[in-house]
Amino acid sequence: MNVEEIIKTQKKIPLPSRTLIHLMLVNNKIMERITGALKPYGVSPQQFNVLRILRGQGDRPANLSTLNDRMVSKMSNTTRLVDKLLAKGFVDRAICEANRRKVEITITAEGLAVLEKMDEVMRLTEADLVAGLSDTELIELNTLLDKI
Amino acid sequence: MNVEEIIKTQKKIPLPSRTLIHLMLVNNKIMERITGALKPYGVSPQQFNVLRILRGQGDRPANLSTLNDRMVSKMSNTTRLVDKLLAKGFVDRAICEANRRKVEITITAEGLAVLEKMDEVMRLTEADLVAGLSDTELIELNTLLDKI
DNA sequence: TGTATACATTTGTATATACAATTGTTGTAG
DNA sequence: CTACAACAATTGTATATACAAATGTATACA
Repeated sequence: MNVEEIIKTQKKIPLPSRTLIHLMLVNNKIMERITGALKPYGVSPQQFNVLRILRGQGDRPANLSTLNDRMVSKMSNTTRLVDKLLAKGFVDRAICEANRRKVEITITAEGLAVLEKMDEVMRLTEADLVAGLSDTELIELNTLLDKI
Repeated sequence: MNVEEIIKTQKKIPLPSRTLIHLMLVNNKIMERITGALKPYGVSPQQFNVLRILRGQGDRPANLSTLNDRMVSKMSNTTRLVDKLLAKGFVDRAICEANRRKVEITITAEGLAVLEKMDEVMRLTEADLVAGLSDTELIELNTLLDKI
């Protein structure tokens, strides 16, 4: 992934800018791949993220604000994101009786089943994306990212 | 930027996943900061990117497909992106007489003026984002990113 | 010349996202 | 007990983006 080649410039880019552009380009690539891998299942990366959070909850339901807290990309409208999953039958929604302001989201059996199928392609996609890096390099990359 | 803390999980995340999530989180942070820095000028990061490409063209005009080629985030609709800049008076649009299929986009004096103001805040924002990294670390980060 | 093909952009449409305002619910100070 | 603030979610609206189809222009070639 050569920065100058991708954005087709001959100019020398200052190191801070180049690094940030590089990060954005890599992110684009990651999102492209993940979006493509999930497309056959009809879910967006954000929706997949929510399904995985719900599975991680075990039998405890999650309300919208905790979902939002745990999402990789916090978005301003979790209500409508969950609407989409509801329409697909992947989640259930119920009003919390203990606190009627809250709503309880749980993953359905169908949601769990489709999630299991997605697990495998996601694992492969992720492995492929980082195939060029050794474990040591991955750790080093994480360490550097921590400083941003 | 601690991954587990931000997405509020206690689980141990496999290294490849963790690295990719980390990259996405860092990208979110970058986009947030850049969007915020540009907000007072009423332009989105994409629009800023186009303005900078146009300035880099010198007096040569750019057509839509070359703009799209050089953008950091290729998008499917450069027409409408340029529409926004046109509405703000930051660019001009003319049909290319040599090849009437093409359109020639140039940056206006007003576009150049506002871009100069944005340059400074962008430089500061970028510097601040990478303030925690030495030059050596930045180079190392670029090297690792090249492998994805 | 006429017709097919490729090219460059534009338009249409569905979906996604950001942000503000609103609704309904709960807790609390007086 | 009432008024008020805080909380959780929803709705409205504008803008952004993805993707496909359509428009207009140029090129190739029989």
